[in-house]
Amino acid sequence: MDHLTEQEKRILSAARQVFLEKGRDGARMQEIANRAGINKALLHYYFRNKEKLYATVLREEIRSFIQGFTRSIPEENTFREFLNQFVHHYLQHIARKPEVIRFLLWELESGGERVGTLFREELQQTAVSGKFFLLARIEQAIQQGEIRSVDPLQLVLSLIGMCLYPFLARPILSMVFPSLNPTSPDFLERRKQAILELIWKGIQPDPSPDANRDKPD
Amino acid sequence: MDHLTEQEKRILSAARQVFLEKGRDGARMQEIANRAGINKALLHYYFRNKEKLYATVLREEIRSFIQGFTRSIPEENTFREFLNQFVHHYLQHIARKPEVIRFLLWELESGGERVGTLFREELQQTAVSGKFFLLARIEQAIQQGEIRSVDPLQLVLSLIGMCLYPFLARPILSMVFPSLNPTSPDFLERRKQAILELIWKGIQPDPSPDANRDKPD
DNA sequence: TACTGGTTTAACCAGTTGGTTAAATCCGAT
DNA sequence: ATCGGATTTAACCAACTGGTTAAACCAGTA
Repeated sequence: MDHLTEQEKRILSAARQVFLEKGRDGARMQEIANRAGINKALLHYYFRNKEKLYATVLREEIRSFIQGFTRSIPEENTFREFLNQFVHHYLQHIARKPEVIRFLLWELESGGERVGTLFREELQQTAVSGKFFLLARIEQAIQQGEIRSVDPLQLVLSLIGMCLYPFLARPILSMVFPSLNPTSPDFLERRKQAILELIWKGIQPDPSPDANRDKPD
Repeated sequence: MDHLTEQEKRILSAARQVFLEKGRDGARMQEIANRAGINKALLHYYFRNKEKLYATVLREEIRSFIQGFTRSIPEENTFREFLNQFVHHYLQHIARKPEVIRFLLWELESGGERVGTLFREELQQTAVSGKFFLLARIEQAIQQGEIRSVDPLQLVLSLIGMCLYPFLARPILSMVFPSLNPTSPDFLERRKQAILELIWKGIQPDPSPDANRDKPD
């Protein structure tokens, strides 16, 4: 994002707005040009065609999204503190530009492998000894007896799902509870506490070593 | 869905496929006609225009989605059993047609109030004494001391988020773990167990009434 | 038989869209 | 002054899209 001219940045910013709002097919080159304050000819002068422009926006968006929650992750800490930090950063990051999520989610599947590959590439750079850093950290916590023996992958799915969902369901939520705003600091704090409490109590080591598991169902 | 002719059903089915796959803007009337095995003229003969066809598909999809997890909900049971049933049905229902989710999610926000209103309408029919039935059931469980005093709304968000996320992240998951298929019975069962265990342990009543809470952060 | 409604065919239309082109202009650097 | 890249203007094009239309066809049926 640095090696670009001011103009290119303005164009990309405009393109980002329109693509996120209307989607790949709904977006119009004319509208992008308008929002960038230039004309269509100049738009094509910088980005040869819609496809190229879209690809650029998408790649940039994915990169920004992933880096947003993989940066500044404390390594040498208790698992509890790790969780705390992760949830905090994750919520904050998404709250900053929540529109991105549904956009990525949509393009993820409709774009076929293209987006998926981009995602994997970016994710692999944050891997710890070949594993997704969240998985690695959870496994470590289990081995050290900090938490009970859970399926790491399942815990990751639960964790991210809990963080993500309020933003995805935002339109419904604001319809049912008009006063609720998922991006407000107030809600974010409550959400964070709820997630941490639920997960933390949910992954405590089993106190008694006997077969006192109450298996659901 | 009953008062329709066979032909209309075939058309709607085709339209559903294309709209879910390509989205509202990406969908082409010609392709819908092709998949329905008819020609464009006849397509317009039944559904005057794209908008009408789309609206029909969307409404039907939302209705089906909501009814899918509000039907067959046991009322007179322990909260644990209630949770068990709900998670089970919810996962099963979504696994049956997982493509619907990202479609609804996208249209939810881009369609503005239209979709939101549809959602609220359908949801209100399942309300228990004016409240969303999940909220009502959680509050009841709290009052009866079955679970600790949590914010019901937050618990709902956690619950649904945990169930939904694997399907949303499917493209990423299948990219990072090629063997993982969120719709397979095997995974569904593991997911269900993981969710129930995590939540159940997470909402147990606090054993000791003293101030022995370890507040996160 | 004649009528009816579903169905096809195929052409057609108007509007939109992505993209191009050519000429003119603007502006800072050489 | 001039040279090159940035920028505008405005016209243009081919392709596509949603939608229409008219004529014919085909089934059942009254």
